[in-house]
Amino acid sequence: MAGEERRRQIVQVAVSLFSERGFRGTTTKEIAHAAGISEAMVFRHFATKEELYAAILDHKACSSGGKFDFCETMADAVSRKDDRAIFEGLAFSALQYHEEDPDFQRLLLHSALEKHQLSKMFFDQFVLKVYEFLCSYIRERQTDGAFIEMDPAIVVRAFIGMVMHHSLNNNLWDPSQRLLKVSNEEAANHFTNILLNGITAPLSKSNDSTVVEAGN
Amino acid sequence: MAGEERRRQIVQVAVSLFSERGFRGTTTKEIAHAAGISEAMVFRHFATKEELYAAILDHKACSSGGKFDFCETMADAVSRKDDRAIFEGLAFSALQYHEEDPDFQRLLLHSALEKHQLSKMFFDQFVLKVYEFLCSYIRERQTDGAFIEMDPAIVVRAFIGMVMHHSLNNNLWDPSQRLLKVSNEEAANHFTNILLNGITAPLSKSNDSTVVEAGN
DNA sequence: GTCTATAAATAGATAGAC
DNA sequence: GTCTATCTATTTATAGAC
Repeated sequence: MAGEERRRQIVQVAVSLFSERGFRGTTTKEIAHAAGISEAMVFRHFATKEELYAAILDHKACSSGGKFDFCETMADAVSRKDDRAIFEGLAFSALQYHEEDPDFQRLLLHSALEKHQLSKMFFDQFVLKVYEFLCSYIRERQTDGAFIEMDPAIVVRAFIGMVMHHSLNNNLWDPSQRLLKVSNEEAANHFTNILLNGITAPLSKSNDSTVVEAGN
Repeated sequence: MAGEERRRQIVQVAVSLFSERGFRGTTTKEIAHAAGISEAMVFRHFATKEELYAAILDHKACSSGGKFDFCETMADAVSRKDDRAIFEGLAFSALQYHEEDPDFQRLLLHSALEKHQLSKMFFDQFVLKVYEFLCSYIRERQTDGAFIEMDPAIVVRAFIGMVMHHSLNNNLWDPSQRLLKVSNEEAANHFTNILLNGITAPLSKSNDSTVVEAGN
């Protein structure tokens, strides 16, 4: 196998194993075996285990950095002030992303617990931006009188909390979904209902009957 | 030091280290050093490292099983149908508990990622009961016409999500609280406002103006 | 109950042949 | 580019003296 190709293969295998068992919990021998090569080959491509982890960082940073460019995706909904489209869209794409790539969330958790860089990078490059984006939008809608007065950050915390915790349940705590089994569409819809009902100002609420209905 | 006392000390030290660095990430040498004894002493009290982990399970199961007997604590609020007291009380005590014992949440996460028993035990003995308790209460209030019709489990998922995700942020993702800094009282209050506003039926909502206010 | 010394297994990492 | 063999440090675990 060619150098670059093998390199990518090793990274891919390592992502899968690190996400499953953590950085410390995964041995270079296991990685080599899973890739169908000898340990020496792993160290030919990556001088140290840490360097392999760094390569994963790059790999994940690139792939997720691109996918998560929600600011543009949401630009239209923002200009229309379509609250529902924004929150439901955000929730749905987050749930969908984590369902399609469960490794990423696990990798992130391991990284946060082990105090590696990945979680900090993700936080700075992504979470921070989501908060800024949503907070600024919420502030705007509060000025409009559409949302009640409340620290926008806590509204974002509440909403992201519903979404991420649901994702974490599906992925980590309750993979067999004993507690709750809903499609991502339904979940995004219901979380958005609860949030918008919860923060929409009484006056404008009566104008928008679709928000009050639980949906489905 | 006496046998039992030393044993408890080792467990305590191990909890702290396992929660910080995970089971695989913590060596028996580190545990011994942190306890101010030799490694041989650790293995005198616990035949294997796994056995030490099992002792932690017992220790944590006992201590948290007692503290988390919310069903009784909440019995009064339930009989009064005091929605706010129930949700705000639950949120506050969860936030408070995790703030006072951050090790537990980290230990639980490590355990879930490493697929050890602790997380499953916690899930079965505690999470499941909270869901049953809250779902049955929500169903009752829906029958009363106080709450809108919606799968109770998703309401619980949403609320627990706000609370646990906030706790996780304080504990793991954003310990310096760059994104949001609020007291546990405020957080519990705001999350409850959002939830109750979000699920309270339109008719009874106008009766309860305190819910609409963002509070402080 | 506590220690030092050490065994046995495994980890990360390298050397050198092909 | 790939392997086998090997080195070194570390980890879990034990033996035996005090």
